[in-house]
Amino acid sequence: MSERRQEVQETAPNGPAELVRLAAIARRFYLEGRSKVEIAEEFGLSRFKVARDLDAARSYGIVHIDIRLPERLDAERSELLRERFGLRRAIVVDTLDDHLDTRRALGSVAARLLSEIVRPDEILGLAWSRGLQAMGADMVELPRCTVVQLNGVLSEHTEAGGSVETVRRVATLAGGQAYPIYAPLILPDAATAATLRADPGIAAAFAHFDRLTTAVVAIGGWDERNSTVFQALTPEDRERYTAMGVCGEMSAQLFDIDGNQVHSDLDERVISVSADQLRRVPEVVAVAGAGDESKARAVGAVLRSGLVSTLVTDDAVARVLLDDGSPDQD
Amino acid sequence: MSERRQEVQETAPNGPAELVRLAAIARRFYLEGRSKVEIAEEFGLSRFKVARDLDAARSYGIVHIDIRLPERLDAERSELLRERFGLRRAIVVDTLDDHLDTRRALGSVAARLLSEIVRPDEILGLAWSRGLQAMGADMVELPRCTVVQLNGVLSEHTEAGGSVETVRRVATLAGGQAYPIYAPLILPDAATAATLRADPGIAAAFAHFDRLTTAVVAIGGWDERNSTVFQALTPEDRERYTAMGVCGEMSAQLFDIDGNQVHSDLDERVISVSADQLRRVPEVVAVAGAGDESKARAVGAVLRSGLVSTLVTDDAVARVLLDDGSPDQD
DNA sequence: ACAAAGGTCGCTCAAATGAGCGAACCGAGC
DNA sequence: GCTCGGTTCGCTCATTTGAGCGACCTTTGT
Repeated sequence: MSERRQEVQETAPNGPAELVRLAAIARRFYLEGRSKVEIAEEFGLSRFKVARDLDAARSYGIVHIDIRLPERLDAERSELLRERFGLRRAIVVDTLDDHLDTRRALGSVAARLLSEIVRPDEILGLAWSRGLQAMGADMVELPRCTVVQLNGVLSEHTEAGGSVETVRRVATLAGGQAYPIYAPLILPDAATAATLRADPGIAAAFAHFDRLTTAVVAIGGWDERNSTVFQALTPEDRERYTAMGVCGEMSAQLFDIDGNQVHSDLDERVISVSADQLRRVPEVVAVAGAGDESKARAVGAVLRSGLVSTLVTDDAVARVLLDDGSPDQD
Repeated sequence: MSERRQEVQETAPNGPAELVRLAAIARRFYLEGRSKVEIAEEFGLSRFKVARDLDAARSYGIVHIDIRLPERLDAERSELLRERFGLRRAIVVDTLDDHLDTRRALGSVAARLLSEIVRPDEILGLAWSRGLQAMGADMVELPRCTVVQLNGVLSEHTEAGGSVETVRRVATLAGGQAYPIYAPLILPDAATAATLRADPGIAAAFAHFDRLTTAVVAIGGWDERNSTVFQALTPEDRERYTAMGVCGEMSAQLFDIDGNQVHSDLDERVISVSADQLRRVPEVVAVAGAGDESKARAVGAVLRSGLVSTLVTDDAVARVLLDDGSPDQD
């Protein structure tokens, strides 16, 4: 993985006087920020000797450096995920013990991520999931920008404020225009969907899909437990799509395990941004978490599509994606 | 104390993407050992930006560096003691909870210290205390050198192998000549002491006192609990010397709180190396621990005499000497 | 709109540092 | 004594890095 890494414990330990001396030198250099030349003068050594002593101190484990993020961010897995899937950014949120709050934690991080990366006058697209809903709730500031809803709503999940409310809330916060979509996500047939897309309000939202600068979407799994879309389908549809190899979903766009989009009649039956449109968005932020191993596989599948530029997920998903069984390491 | 120290948490925390980015850069630099130029190329930044990011990562506390010694050595207090008392070396042993083993721990460290600093063909002088006895027991290797006993024995403490046995053991280990002293440390009058000093065996030991290259001595307090010498005196003697300001003792040489030697009739009544002779020894290692606050004051007193070049002590003593009440800090 | 103020950026130049190398040193074996 | 690995040391030279500075970009107050 890394060509040069730090050795753990290389050679024989010295006597106590030497250890204390090395510690003093290491303190000077690493904690007090003195130069090796200064240290050499103070201790009456050559600067080369000081350099060697510092190497020794590190190889003996006297100097301990670790990179650890505040909050619950896993720096190492974030980096590994980013590299593994060729992402622009990956943010792994450590949920520690409280798996109940995973969604909330992801939402909170995603909210601050948006505050961070969205520039003024962007056109921001928001899909919907419970995680994104939490994100909307936790958003506290956003530069002035237009907020567009990316898909219709799922009637099953409109209790606690659905997609429309989130879009409105964020737009208000951003002090910009809101383009909500008052329509269901999935319709029984293509004709109904086409009719709805012609509705002025909905068309206004769709009109922005080709000019989006940042899209925030959720990744859904493909089973009863991990997918809101799956749950919204009839048993026959479920079987049919599953037979086509579907194992993950993002904004009602279906993907097989290799990240290939699975086209079907569903494409025409949903009110949603399309995968092709997403591909043209400069920044696609996917939020995915709070699921089991199957959900993690769905995330991997969608990531392989190359549509996602930034991923926000939890450590459980990251662990599975990285084939990393250990609960903690370094 | 230190002009440049690391700030703890300087400016405002950034968003999660920035934090993860900083962590990735910090990992590259601090853990993978890449140069800032390399990192800059990889991330498409200028090397100056990388340097600033690394500074930011440190000030945000993302990079955590600590200097920590293996075993039970307190690097920070060792250093502080060394500076405070102008010593060549100071070694503070962390006794943690088990105060019972303090003496043994000090002895063990002192033993390894001697193995480390004694060069072949040195003339090594050993005083006596329970700590030095533990040192003798823990000594495992020593270059070939002559071992000289520095003072007579205290009859009260000859149970578990007195000074003589320690000297013999160390000399055997070093494969060198042993010069033990078969005499009491304190005698009733100067005449008896003088007679004893004329004894051929004792004189042979004394003859080496001016050619010692390393002396290992113990520091004793000045009350019933902390001093073997004090205990060996008559109540009248105790009072008399106490009235003279004595508050610490090293090899039966008495010192007041400022490190001035307190001369008295005791000087002539002891069979021991003198303070003046010790002053001419290039390396004087003092071992002192396992006492209360009064013992710590004694150690400070003796250190102020300037006779000691290397101190081995425990964290309790170090804490008192440094006016450092906190049980742990950084 | 404009200017002042504060922040960030990348440059120059000098200092700090690393890689590699031969000299000196050490201990072991003859 | 002597030579033979093996180790440590400090050197040269090229690279890396830091300090300070002016250019530029935002933001804020007028």
